[in-house]
Formats: sequence, C-alpha cells, structure tokens
Amino acid sequence: MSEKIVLIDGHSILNRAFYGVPLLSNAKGLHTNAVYGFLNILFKILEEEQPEYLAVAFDVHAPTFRHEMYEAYKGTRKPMPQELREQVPVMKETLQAMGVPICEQAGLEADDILGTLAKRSERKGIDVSLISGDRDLLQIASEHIKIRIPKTKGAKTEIEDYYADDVKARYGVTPQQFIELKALMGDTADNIPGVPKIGEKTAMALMTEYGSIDAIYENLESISKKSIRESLAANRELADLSKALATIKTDADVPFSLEEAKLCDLYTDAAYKIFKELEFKNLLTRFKEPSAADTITERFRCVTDLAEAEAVFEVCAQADRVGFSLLEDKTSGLCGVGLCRSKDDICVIKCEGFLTPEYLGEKLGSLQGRTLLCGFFMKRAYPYFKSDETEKCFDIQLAAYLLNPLKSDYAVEDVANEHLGLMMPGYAESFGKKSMREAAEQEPEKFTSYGCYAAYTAYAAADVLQNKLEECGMAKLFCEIEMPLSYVLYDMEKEGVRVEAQELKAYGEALSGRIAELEASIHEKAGEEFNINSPKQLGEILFGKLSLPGGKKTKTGYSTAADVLEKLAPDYPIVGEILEYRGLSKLKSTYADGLSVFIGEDHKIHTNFNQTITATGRISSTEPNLQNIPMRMELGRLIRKVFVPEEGHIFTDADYSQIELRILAHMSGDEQLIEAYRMDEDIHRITAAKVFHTPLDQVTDLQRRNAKAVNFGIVYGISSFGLSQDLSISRKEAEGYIQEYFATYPKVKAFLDRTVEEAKKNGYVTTMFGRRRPVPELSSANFMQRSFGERVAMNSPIQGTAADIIKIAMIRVYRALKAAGCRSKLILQIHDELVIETAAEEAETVERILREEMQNAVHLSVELSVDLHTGTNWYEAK
DNA sequence: GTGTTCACG
DNA sequence: ACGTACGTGAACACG
Repeated sequence: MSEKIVLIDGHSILNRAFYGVPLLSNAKGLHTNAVYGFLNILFKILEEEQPEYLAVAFDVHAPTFRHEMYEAYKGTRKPMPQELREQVPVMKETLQAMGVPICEQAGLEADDILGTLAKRSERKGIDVSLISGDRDLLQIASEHIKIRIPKTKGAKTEIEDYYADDVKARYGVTPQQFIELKALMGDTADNIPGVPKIGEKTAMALMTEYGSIDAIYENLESISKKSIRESLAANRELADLSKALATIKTDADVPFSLEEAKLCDLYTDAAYKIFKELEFKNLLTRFKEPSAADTITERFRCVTDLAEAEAVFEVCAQADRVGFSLLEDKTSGLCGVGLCRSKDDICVIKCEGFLTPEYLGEKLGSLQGRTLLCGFFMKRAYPYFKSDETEKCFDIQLAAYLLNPLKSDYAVEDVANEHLGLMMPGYAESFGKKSMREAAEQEPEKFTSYGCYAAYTAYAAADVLQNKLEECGMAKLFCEIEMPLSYVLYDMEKEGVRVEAQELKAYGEALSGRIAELEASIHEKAGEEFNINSPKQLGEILFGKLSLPGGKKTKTGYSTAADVLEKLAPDYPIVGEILEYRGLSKLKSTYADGLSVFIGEDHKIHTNFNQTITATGRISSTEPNLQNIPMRMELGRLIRKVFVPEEGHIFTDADYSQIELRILAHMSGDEQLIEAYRMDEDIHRITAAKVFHTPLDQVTDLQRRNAKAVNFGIVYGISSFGLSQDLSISRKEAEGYIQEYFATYPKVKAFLDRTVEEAKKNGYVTTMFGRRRPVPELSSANFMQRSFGERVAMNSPIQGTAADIIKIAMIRVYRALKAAGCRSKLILQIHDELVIETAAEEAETVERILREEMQNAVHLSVELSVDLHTGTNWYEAK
C-alpha cells in the first residue's frame, strides 16, 4: 500500500460548511458553525482515509476579493457574510492548534497550491485525496488523485469521489478536456471570459466531437452552425487566454515539504482549549479524558451496604457542601443517589436490599438544612425534603441558566464541560434509551460512574457558578428569586388543578358534530376530498384548483395562515368554513382531546412549570401547557369552565394590569407616560388622545385601537412594518404613528435607543433585577438578523423585568399564605396572572394577600395595579 | 426531525 | 434590497 495525502481546499470547504450548518455561536457571540462543519468533514475524511499526510490550502485574500468582483459583475449575490468572514481566522487558528499545516501564498490561489501539491505528491508515488466544494478541481483528477466533493444532503454529508475515470463517466470529458470545456463556455465566477455565443451545450458538443480546442480550430470549417463558427474564428486569442486562466497550476513555486504535512496527533492541548472556547461539545469527546478526570474516576465507588451508607450520610451532614445526583426517572422511581462531599469522597448509594428507595429518600431529605445541598434540577429532590427552605440549596441548572439562558438544555455533561472543563459521558451516551432501572441493573459500572460524575459536577460547579453569578451581578437574583421560586413551582405542580373529565369530553363531542358538517361542506365546495389540516393540500386546492387570488408566501408553498384566509373569507364561502374548521379542530385536538390525557386519578392535571426554558426569564408550562388555554374567543374560552376548584374552594384570579407598559414607564423615566398612569384612566385612550391630539373624551374607538397597537408594538421592539401588518395600514402611516408616539413620550425613545446601544456594546441586555439576555444577533451582518437583535434588545428588559416581578410576587404570595395559615394554594401562573385555589372561608384573606403582595412586589415610579376576580371555575374567575 | 399553524401572555 | 412585530408549546403533515 502506498502512502496517502489528504489536501483540503480551505475556503471552499469552510464555505460549504457555513451554508450547510445552521448558525451557531458560543457564549461570547462568536459564530462557529462553519468551523464546526469544517471539522466534522475533516474528521470524517480522516477516519475514512487514514492518510499519512494532511495539509489545508487557503487563498491569501483572493476568495473575498474574487468573490466580490463576481458579485459586482453579477450584481445579485451578496459578499461573504460577516458571520462567515469572522470564522476564517478562527479556522486557521484551530488548524494551527491541531498541528495541521496551512499553505497560503500571496499571488497564488488555493487551486494552484492544491494542484501543485497534488501533482508533486503523485510524482512521489503518494495517493492524493483532494477535498473541495469546487468542481474546477476536477481537472486535476488522475489515476492517483481523487477529487472529493462533499454535498450536504439534509442532515448528513455525502461525498462524491472523482478519479479521472469518474470525471469521464459523469461529465463525458477527461480532466484535461474539462479545462477546455470551461475555457470555451467561460465562467463569470472565476472571471474567465470564454468564447462569445458558446454556452454549456455548445461547448459540450464541440468537445465531444473534436476532443480539444486545438482540434476544434483545425477543423473550424466543418462546424455547421455559422454564428458559432464565426465567433470561434474571431476569438482564438480569447479562447487561448480563457484556457490559460482556467488551467490550474501544477508547477507553482510552493515552498512546502511533505515532512511538514506528516500527520501527528490532532488532539493537542491547544486544540482542546480552542474546542472548549468554541463550545464544540461533541468534538471534545474525541480527546482523551484530561488527567484530572482520571484521578476522579479512581475514587468513584458504589455503596450497597447499610452501615456504609449510614456513614456516608453522617459525613455528608457534617460537610460544608454536598453535591448530589438523583438517579431516578418517572418509570423507575429512585434507583440510587450520588453523593460528593469533596473531590476525594464521591459515591453512589444504590437502592438494593436494605437500602430501599424510602430509606434513601429519607436520608437525603435529612441532609436538607444541614449542609449546602447542590444538585441538578432541585425541583426533583423536593419530594424528599422536609421543608420549603431553599437557603441551603443550590440548583446547578438554574445557575447555569441565569448565566446563559439561550441554551436548549443544561445537562450534567454540558455543565461539567462548560464550567469545569471536565469531559464526561452523558446519559444517552452511557445508557442509550434505557430507563434508570435498566441502567442500574444492566450497566452497574457505568451507573456508578454516571451518578458519581453528576454528584461531583454538582459539588464542584456550585462554587464556580456562584462566583460567576457574583461577577455578573446575578447572585441575588439566583438566591432570592430563582431558588425560592423553584420550591413554589414544585408546590404548584404538586397541587395541580382539577378538571371535569366528563364535561371536557362532552365539549369535545359537541365540536365533533360541527367539524364533520364543515368537513363535508368544504369537500363538496372543493369538488374533492382532501385533508383540510394539511397546509400543502389546502393551499393547492385554494390557490391551485380554485385559483383564489393572492396565493403566495412560505418556502414550501402557499400560505394558508389565518391572516391570509381572512382577507378572502368575505368573497369565498369555502374560506370562511375552512377558518371555522381550523378553529374547531384546534380546540378539539389540542384542548378537548389533548388535555384529557393528562387528567390523573386524582382528577387533576399537574403541569410542568419549567424554569430554564425562556430567553427572557419567563416560566413555561408543558405536558400540558396550561398557559395557553383559550381566552380571546368565546367558544374557546368555554373550555375554562372545566377547570374547577376542589370541594369547598373557589378560584381567585389576579392579574397585573399592563405590567409591561408600566415597567417601560419606570425604566424610561418618561414623565408623560408616568403621568398618564397617575391619571385613573385607560392608558390606551390617553395615549390615543396624546398621539392624535384629540381631547380625551373625543377619542374614537379606532384611535384607541391604533394607540393600543402602538403600545404593544413599543414593548415588542417596534418596527413600522410590524405595526403596519398588525393594523392593516401602510408602512408610511405606521411610521407616522410611531413618530407621533415618540414625540409624545420622548424618554421612551431615548430609553429604547440607549438599550440597543448598550446591548451592542456589552453583547447582552439586563432587567431591573440583573437578569441577563445575550443578543448575539446584534453583531450579525445580516440586516434581518440584526434588526431582530435590536427588537430583542428593546423587548427583553421589559418582558424580563415583568417576569422578575411576578416571580417575586409568587414567592411573596406563597409565603404570605403560609404565614396566614391558609389552606388556599397557588396553582397556576400565566405570565402576568396568578390563580389561587381558595378555601371558601379564606376568600377575603386571599384577596387581601394577592393585592398586597402583588402590588408591593416592587415599587416603581408608577403603581402596579392588580385586577381580581373569583369564580367557581376558571371561566368565571377571569 | 422540520415546517406550518394557532392557542396564550 | 432585505422581510419582522416579543416570548412560549402542541398538533399535525410530510419527508
């Protein structure tokens, strides 16, 4: 077997990777997707090829330059986007760190370097694999030089391979002819003029018939088509020039020795550092585990003996701080507990024999309050706890979330990696889809290892995260809001909300009847049966078959969204029916049928309130989502009647009135807006009066509606386009409203501008309570992305502060209910609204507490106002 | 798994 | 010239 070299066309592959991988960025906002994609391709190739040599070629600055020339010429495509441009130096640094030689030379294009190195290697009897996204390189292909072109097909990349024969098979020309083909037809991208009048088809025909440019000119008179013949005759020089331009150099002066390309261990310390910085979690697993981890795993142990377990808990109770991991899942129950009280004392106590789940839970609970208990997802541990005190609790996930709320999850291995620089296998990596019980029984060693790693990570990360929280000014937010709130949420989930299953079923059945009627009528009007729920089929029927006007939008086909259909409804009865059908089937599938599966044996629904999901600090609700139960339309709103309190209770519902606008008034300090809230009048009406220069009592409904939309728009990070869409007015009119609004409330404008500026400077925005949201989009070169970043920067401090305030209110209400000895319980939170299941005799107390604690959660320059309602179901209470 | 639609604040 | 209002979650169709 001869030796092999892999040569990579750096810019070309980086470019491929950039467009093939969705935009990623690390915590610092640096984009990383192209580098990530490049490395994935590189590793894949290396695994396949097992070469002895490796080198990457870059143009010095040719690609951007040449690219831009081309763009200027074509006037269509964009220059290299900033998101990609910034990754070029990062890519080079990464390669350097991995010890991969980078060949670049002023005055030489990467193609020429690659061509030269390929031929040089071939002469030495070395096989060549040349990786490029650019088909121009095909001219280099030979018996020993393989051109490999990666193609991104959906998620995975497939690679097309071309030896000389493959080029012939695929394109019908030899690699040499490939050059001449290109010379004839020209290539604007490479500034190759080509021969006028000759395009792809003609060039191909000529090459197939004559075999070379020289042969074509020798037989010029035999070319039948006059225009082609004349063009060729008149442009011999151009043809030769084009050929020269199209030919990749194979004898360039590249000072590069094969020895430099000798492939060494890529997994260097320097590379590890860079991969970590770039947050390439998957790729980090390729590195050997750092030595620190080795010493830790040596100390991992599994305890199965009662006396030993007793001793462990005793020692833990004396420790300052204990990291723990709960080894359980819904189906398995508790299978073990990982405990770490120092980096030298880490174990998993397994549930077996005398070590029952009850015993372990009890012992874990007994640690509460005696030592700082650090764990992932503390809410899961609260069932074992004896009190709702969280002073001596530290939830790793909550801390990691505050430090970067944009991540999709906060798994043990991610935190270990990001905050401790520790590589460990994740759950799925160790156990696949096994349940915790299966893991414990079938993989005892990995089970111990996983539990110990998690406990150690909790132990060690608590310290690191605490310091980071302090640095970022979020320590108070963490221990005074998020930690106590986690217990409140646990309590709300545990309590649940009662739902009348029978009535819910009846509601669903009532919908079914009407749905069937509509379905029949729609199919009849359409002249065929089709799936109305399929936007694709629906679009084809409406805008294709029935050729209704206005059909456009979306990548995949016609848009059939409600706002599009509503415009058509007055003229086409079928559209109205479709809208009604849509509404009803939504109610049936998501709510009537969807909710019923979550009703437990206690007749209650226990939703999950997630505390680490949203970018702004809000809570989210899942399985089921109880934060989007219908409200705006009467038919949907009726569903709320099935949500009922327990015997002897009523619902008390309290919501903040326009909390976000009040926060805006406070944060901007705008006197006009603050004053508007001091008047005891409808804020939208006041805004209308001011913006439209109309006396308050003469404000029309339309004016009020418009003012309300502007108020919303301001909170969302206003754009004239968005407002115009919302109000169905022209952009110009919308722009006018915004101008008037800012003239009315000048400090609001100043505040929003200031916020965006700060976001650009810092890379993040903050709420009144120090909660941060990074805004990496602001550094994008893409207008759309950047505009999005600006709106995010304007909205997040407002939405986030509102989230902070209601969280404070929840904790206060929870504590006040407890202090007053109430049986009444907080059960739901819907962003600006709290629902309490109120014991009948406590109705007045509860109202007083809600008002008091919500209104005084914080003191702003405008009062917080709370609306209260009660009822025997959620419909009545709202 | 991704895209579309639509429910809520 | 571009093509959006901010933040979520669930159901469904479709590849």
